[in-house]
Amino acid sequence: MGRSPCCDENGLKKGPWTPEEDQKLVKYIQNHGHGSWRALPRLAGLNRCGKSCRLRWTNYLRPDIKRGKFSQEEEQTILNLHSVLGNKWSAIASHLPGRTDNEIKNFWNTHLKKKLIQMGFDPMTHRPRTDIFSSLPHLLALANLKEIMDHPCFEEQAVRLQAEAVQMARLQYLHLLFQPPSSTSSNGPNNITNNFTTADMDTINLLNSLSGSLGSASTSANQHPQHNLLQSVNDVSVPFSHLPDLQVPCTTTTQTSSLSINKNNMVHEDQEFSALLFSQSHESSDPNSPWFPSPSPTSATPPTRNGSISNLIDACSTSSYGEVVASVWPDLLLEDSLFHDQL
DNA sequence: AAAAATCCCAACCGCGTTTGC
DNA sequence: TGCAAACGCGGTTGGGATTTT
Repeated sequence: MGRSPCCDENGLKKGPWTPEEDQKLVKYIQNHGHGSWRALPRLAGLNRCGKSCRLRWTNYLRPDIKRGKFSQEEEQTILNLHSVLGNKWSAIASHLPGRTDNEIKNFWNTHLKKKLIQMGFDPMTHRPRTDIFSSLPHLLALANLKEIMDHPCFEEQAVRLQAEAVQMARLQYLHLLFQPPSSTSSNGPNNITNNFTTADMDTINLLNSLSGSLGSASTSANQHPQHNLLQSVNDVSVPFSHLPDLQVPCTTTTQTSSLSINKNNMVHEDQEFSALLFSQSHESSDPNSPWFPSPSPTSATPPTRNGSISNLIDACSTSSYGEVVASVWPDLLLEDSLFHDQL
């Protein structure tokens, strides 16, 4: 569909708005409503195109706009929704009263995206990045590079850093297993029985070699490549305090929702959760659901999540964090007594 | 104190969709 | 039904503000 840009018209002002222009626009819309944006500039006495007026109004002058810093709750909402919706800024904005899509987009590009990258997560998929070097800034910060450089026993510190890197990678991997598949594939990397990407496999092999060098995992050429890492995750003591909150994005054909449960057993549901819970009773066998049962595991395959989305939601609503972890990943063994106390 | 680098966000651009004739 | 205008959205940019060197 062709359309000549309205701003191509000669003589129309562009660039920052002056207070006088703002005043004219606000006064006109208060008295008459915006009506046709194309006609508005002439009627309001503004030398601007309609599109410029619309943007100025919707992104800045509208009286219900909430300005100032984003709260922690708003930040978490954006992260949760972005993990489900992607760059659908207007859809995300509809869940944050008073915030504009433009403001959320800017906040994402200038803060949240960088934050996720620094934490070692891919900002588009919200999954841990699978190249080990992407986690380096975080790992170096974790190990405090200056402390290492200054320490007389540099080698000892290097070993500690390496151990922390392996532990961090394991935790990220664990987190990966709890993430929903990306929206571009209903059969994505989370189907952990058979759909690792090449990058995932590279990481797994690298981590297995690191694990081997630290003497914490057995190796066997006959096993599936991912088995060693998973075995080492099962073998190793993963501190309960390091487990992530369980995020459960739920998507139907008509709506999205999410629910999370943290280690204090606090369940947080978003606004559409009740409606979704109702709809799930009719869609629990949806094969595209991120929590649809995977094929039965064999002795050579890693642990498999079980449970349909409906019983997972039920579990989250009525169970402890530990019980939910156990229901999602029954083969996971954690040596932390706090975890087992919850079961 | 000044220059350079980086951050931040309002505004613009262009494309896809919707609407109305 | 087809076309053009209008609208809405997401990506990008320009330049002022802030921080670093």
